[in-house]
Order: sequence, then structure tokens, then C-alpha cells
Amino acid sequence: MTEGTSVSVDPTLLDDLQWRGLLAHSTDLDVLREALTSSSVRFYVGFDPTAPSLHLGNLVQILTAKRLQDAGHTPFALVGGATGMIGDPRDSGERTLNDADTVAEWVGRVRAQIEPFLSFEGENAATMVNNLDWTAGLSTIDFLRDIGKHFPVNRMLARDTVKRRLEAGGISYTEFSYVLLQSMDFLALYRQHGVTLQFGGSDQWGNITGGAELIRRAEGGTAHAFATPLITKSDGTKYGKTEGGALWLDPSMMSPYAFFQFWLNVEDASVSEMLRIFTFLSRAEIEEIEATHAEKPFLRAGQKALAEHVTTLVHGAVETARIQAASAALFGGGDMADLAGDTLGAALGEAGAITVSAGEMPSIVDLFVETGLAASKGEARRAVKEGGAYLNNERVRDADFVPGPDDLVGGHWLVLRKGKKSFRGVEVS
RNA sequence: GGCAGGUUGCCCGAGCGGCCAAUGGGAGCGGACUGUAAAUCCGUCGGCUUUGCCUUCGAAGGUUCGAAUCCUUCACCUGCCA
Repeated sequence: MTEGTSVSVDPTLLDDLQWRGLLAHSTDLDVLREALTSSSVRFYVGFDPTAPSLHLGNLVQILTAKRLQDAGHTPFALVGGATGMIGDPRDSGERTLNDADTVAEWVGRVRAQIEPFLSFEGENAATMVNNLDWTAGLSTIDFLRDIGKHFPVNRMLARDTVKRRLEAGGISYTEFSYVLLQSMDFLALYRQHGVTLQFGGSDQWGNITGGAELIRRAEGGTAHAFATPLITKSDGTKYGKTEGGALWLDPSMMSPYAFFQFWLNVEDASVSEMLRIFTFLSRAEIEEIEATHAEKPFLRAGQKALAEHVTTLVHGAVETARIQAASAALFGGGDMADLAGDTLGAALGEAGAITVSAGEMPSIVDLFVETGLAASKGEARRAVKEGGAYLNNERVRDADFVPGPDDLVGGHWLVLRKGKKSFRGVEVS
């Protein structure tokens, strides 16, 4: 083993991870602690390119990797060009295979999303790896002899996801074999780079321990592992869904404004957990926020801190400041007409705005559709009928209403709102 | 390969010749109450040029004045038998 650089490690790391609730499962904790306090541990965490962007769940892993690196350990971030071609089995059924070009493109995008969070310099510099590098040239015979031989099918069948899939209608051999690939990754990184720790989401625990087991069987080596918890709401349902779907980190797939709003709307019961998992605020800072929140929940101090810190991590301080200003303007509760034109314009720009010419002003229903506030005219009409459509914070009653010059605020803006918190702007030229 | 059952709207699941754009539940959306929270209650929930029209009930044909509902073929899934 080529372990042990001169990097000094933070002995409180494991306690901090535990306090943050990041250890849902782990291999022997005392052994893990011993490893993490004695020297810089080379660890890996993998991301499969199953979409053009990573999402909220992946962010947990990215931030955890950074916590480990900050504590002196050495990251290997794996983007699965190979595993992404196969697909990790999930309860919702067989995945559709993506072609090689698509996967290759997504690998590039996912790498670019991870890189800003890690440091690629210094003694414990991070390394990006791709499992295509050690699988592309592997022959089927070698794979079956060297890897497959270590996997008893009865054990594979006993895995929860596989069991559920067998009951729910079956699983292809392709997805059934996924665990072999991910396990092989751990072994490959162990052999090539001396990686001895893997972590991932708790839904990956079976794959992770599969790797540790393979290292033991194939090399007689010891590997460590832990899993972060699945993020759920207080009612037990999965987090990470909002209006449209997943919470993407890519600003073109989810606007930073919408991302910020998601955090600002986190339910009280989850704020504490979220602050611990998704921010680098210290224990003292978080406990102070919790105290404030418990005392005066209506101030929403927890949600505000969460939204600010997480949005800053993902989209930067400049963008976050813009969004905060926009939110203050839109949710301020004051008369829209009192806002300065440029303030209003900037706010609506964050929330999402379109431009129309004064001579071709559409009806309120069409404006709702064009701004994306409603998915169809029927939905827009329904919003009006239900009293959920507002122009400049005043309820609109007539679906066919066409805004005129008197409705402009801030010089040349229309402020559309659906329900309590969905705003869009229309710039009239 | 044989036999039986299944494939319904975002999800689950009724319907079994007209009264079906299709019961019910969940999710979503809106309203009320709030703190841009939770819980609760109410409403809504295919599309449109909206008293009507169009497209949906695995796919393609067919029977019928008329089908998600009947028939034929195909695809996929499940179970039983080889």
C-alpha cells in the first residue's frame, strides 16, 4: 500500500459526519475511525451519468466528498462511463439504455459539475476517474473468470432491490449484473491507486459492500465503506421533487431562482436535517439557527440560511445575492407599483420573464401559457376560475382580459402570479 | 412450445356495447387558515377556436347506427404445464 502522505488529518471528521446524520450505514466504525485518524485515506465516490445533470441526491455525495477532502483525505471522483451504459437496478423497473454518445456527453457534463467542489492541487489532490478505462478492454471470459467467480448468485438474489424487482415483474441480466461492475470499480481503484474507502447513497449500500467484499476475496485486503441516508420528507416520501421533477444542479435545467425557492420552502420538520447535510456551517452555527427557529418559527431563519448557503455552494454568491433581492421584491407584499423599474426588472428576470410588444398584447390566459406559469390554456383558464391568477398582485377574474397601458408597472412590466408563490414577468416593449 | 390471466389518464386502480374524457384513491394544482412551514377543510385535475369539437383506455385491423368494453392478428408482462 502506498498510503500515508504527510497530510495531517482532522481527527474529528467521523464525529462530525455522525452528528450531521451522514452515516446511515458503515463498516466497522472503530476500524473506520482508526483508518481516518491515522493518515490520509484514499476514498472514492461514484456518479453514474444517467442524465445531463446531477441532482439534489448527488449533491449529498459531492459535499460529503468535500468534507473528507477538507479533513485531509484524498478523493477519487468516479464518473461511470461504463456503469452508465448498464444502469443500476431500481424499483421503478427496467431502465432504457442510453447510447454511447449520449453517455459520453453526460460524463463530460457531470464531471464539470463535480470539479468545482474539489481541490485538484496539494498533497491530497482529487483525481477524476472513469470506469470505462478498466472495463472497455476487458474480455467477457476474463470478466466471468476473475470477477464473476466471486459473486454467489444466491447472495445476489437476496439483495433488496433485486428481490423487489423479481416480485414486481423481473429484471434483465444486464441490470442484475450491475453490482459486479461497481464492485469491480472498487477493486480496480484499490489495485491502481490504493483506494480503501467508498461511500455513496444508502440505496448504493449493496453495491458498495459488494466492492469491499470483492477486495477481500480477490486480494485479501481490507476496505472501508459507509452510506449516506436517503433524504426524505417528514412523511417518509422522497425529497427532491418539485413542480417539474428532480432538483437539478444545472442552471439551464432548473433556474437558480427556483433552486433557491425550493430550499426556502423546506418544511420546518426537515430544516435541521438539511442544514447539517447540505451546508458547511459549523455545529455551533447550526445550533444557534435551530434555537432561533424553535423560538420564532415564523421568521424562517432556518429556511433562509439553508437557501442562502446551498444556493451559494451550487450557483455562487453573486447569483444568490441577486435571487435574494428578487425574492425580497416579489414576496415583499408591498405594491408592485412602488418598486423601481430596474429593481422589478431584475427580480422578474430571476423569476423568469418574456418580452411582448405592446401592439400585440396577448390575453391573460395566453400570457400564463407563454411564461410557463400554466402548461396549457385549459390550465390557465382553470387558474383564473379558481381565483389563483394574479396580475400585479391583483386577482384576475376574466380569462380573456387583455392588459393595457394602465396595467404596466415599473414603466414597462407586467407581474404575473399563479397561486401564492409562482411569479413571472412580462416586459412590454 | 401449450394453456390461462393481464396491458386504462402522472401513479395505483374501477369500468366489460351507448348514460365514458371514463368511479375511487394518491400525487399535482388552486382557494381558505398560516410563517413563501406542517396539519386540516373545500375546489380542481386530457386538449381546443369550450353550451360544442378533437384526441385518449398496449398496437393494427374488423363487427356495429355506436366499442375502453365484442372479434382477429401482433407486441410485452404474469402464472401454470412442457
